[in-house]
Amino acid sequence: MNLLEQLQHSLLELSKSERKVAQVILADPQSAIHQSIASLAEQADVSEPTVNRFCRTMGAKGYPDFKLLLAQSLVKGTPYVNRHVEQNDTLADYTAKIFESTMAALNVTRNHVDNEGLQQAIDALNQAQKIAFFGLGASASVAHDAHNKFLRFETPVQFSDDVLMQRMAAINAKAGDVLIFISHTGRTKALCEVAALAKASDATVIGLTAADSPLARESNIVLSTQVPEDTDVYMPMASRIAQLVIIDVLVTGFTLDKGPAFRDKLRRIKASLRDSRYQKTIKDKE
Amino acid sequence: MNLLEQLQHSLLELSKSERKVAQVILADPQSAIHQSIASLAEQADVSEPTVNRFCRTMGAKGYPDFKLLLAQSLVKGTPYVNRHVEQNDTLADYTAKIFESTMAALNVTRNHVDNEGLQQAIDALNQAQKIAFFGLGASASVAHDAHNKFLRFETPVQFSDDVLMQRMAAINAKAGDVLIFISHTGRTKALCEVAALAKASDATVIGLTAADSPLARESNIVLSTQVPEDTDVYMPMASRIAQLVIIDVLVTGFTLDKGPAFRDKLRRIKASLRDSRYQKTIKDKE
DNA sequence: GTCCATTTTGTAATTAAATTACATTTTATT
DNA sequence: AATAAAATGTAATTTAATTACAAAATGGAC
Repeated sequence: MNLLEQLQHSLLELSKSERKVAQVILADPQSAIHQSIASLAEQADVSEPTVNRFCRTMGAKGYPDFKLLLAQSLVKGTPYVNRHVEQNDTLADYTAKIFESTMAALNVTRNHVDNEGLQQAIDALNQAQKIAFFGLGASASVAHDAHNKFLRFETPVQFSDDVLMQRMAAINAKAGDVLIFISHTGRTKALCEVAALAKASDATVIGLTAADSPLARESNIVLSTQVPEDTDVYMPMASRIAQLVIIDVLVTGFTLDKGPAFRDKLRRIKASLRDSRYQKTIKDKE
Repeated sequence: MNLLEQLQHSLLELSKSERKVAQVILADPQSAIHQSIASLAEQADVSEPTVNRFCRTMGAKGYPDFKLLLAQSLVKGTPYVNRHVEQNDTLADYTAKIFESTMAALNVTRNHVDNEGLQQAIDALNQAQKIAFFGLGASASVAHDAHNKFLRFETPVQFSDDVLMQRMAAINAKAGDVLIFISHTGRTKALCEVAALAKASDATVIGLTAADSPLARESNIVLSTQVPEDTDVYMPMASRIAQLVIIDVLVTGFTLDKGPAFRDKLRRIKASLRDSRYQKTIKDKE
């Protein structure tokens, strides 16, 4: 847990003087890390050893050590650990928790990405005759997003959130086609069955899913997202965000491999959309 | 710049003894922050004042201050600057850049969320007779995702990425209905027109879009994502991730306002999906 | 090479900071 | 109200960091 949260949390359990110290630190943590034990003691109106004892209570070896811990927890934008929303949270509370959990999930995923798998996936996509993205339920929108992204390229791309359509596509797939199956758990029976059909058709099956899951076992290439499962009913799935970012990586790799000439083409596509938009006016800038 | 990078970078410019200090720190920064100036001096085989001078060279006020800076730069996963992908990036390079840019976008959004607007939106959703999510192009998948999320509740919910369908729905909307329009730029003509129709029908129009955009002006409530526009062709839009997280916040607020009884209902919905999945076996755990 | 100026480094003294040991006060309990 | 336990503070001690200054080392200029 973050030291500041820990401080906040243990306010009630501390003795009167130690609480004073905690409050002074919480009021302005940034300045606390540049103060000496003497000045902090004075500010909190307690003695120096009290501050020292307080530091030990909080799990530090002493005052300097405590300052180090505090400094680390103050690094701006540190994605905190996964935090659960609770019934009595205010709007500001759960907003912060959701954003931070999502950032934490991305951070974890980044630290665990399988570069080799990604490279294989990008290579496969680049050589693909046809690309398809399949997902069901919550993962359908991820597949949908992926489909949108790949529409900008020449390779035919398909998306479906309908099991029957997916089955047909899987059966008709050929070697050289790449089918990407998206599932958080990797345990959705219907999707696993489609993946098995696709594999039998000699297409390349990429699973954007949990490692060691049934779907992963049907896949030629597995891209796993490593996000801790959400047992929390309130907390929306951060894993799909991680999946979306993985797809961003795939698109980017795909584009880069096409070389600089391709870049101009993308520019033209972007430009062609201009007419469908209202242009920015000076008034808007205000 | 990160202090460690700065250290690495200034290795050549340092004097012989100071370089020794830098090398010792770089070799094991984690342990350096727990050492005294004396032990560090001994390890680097230099005198204590040399270490002190080194700290000042690196921009710190003294040794303890340097340790604080070092500790902060060692915090794992300090991302958060928008970084652009370049043609010659390796897979690892652009993967890191994409993840970090996305986290940066979330961080910015978190720091700028309009709590009041969110609260209004949640209140409106809770009192809604009907909820609809509309988006076009890349924003369609965001609307799709939102639709999936809200399907778990009793309030009728609709999604469309088709302009004609959207128009019909907008014209038929009534006071008490909430229509959420999603657009990164807020300048897509077709969507703005639909929003105008919806507004004319007395429905509550929520714009999940850029502030001060045409769409924002058609909206009763604006939830803006504040993500710097991506001028980069390679970089996929981080803004839609921010939008997704905003939707997570809306869902969470919506759920919390329903109270604890509702929570159990969600549990039952979750449980009802179990049969569609392969259950975890001991073998999987390995 | 050698002289001098400059920079770098180290030694020892000084100052500042943190910690410890112990005394005093406060608090809770009977 | 008496006593034990806990909390806090005072003063002494120890440890750490810094400063002042002296000694090497380095680099030109001749």
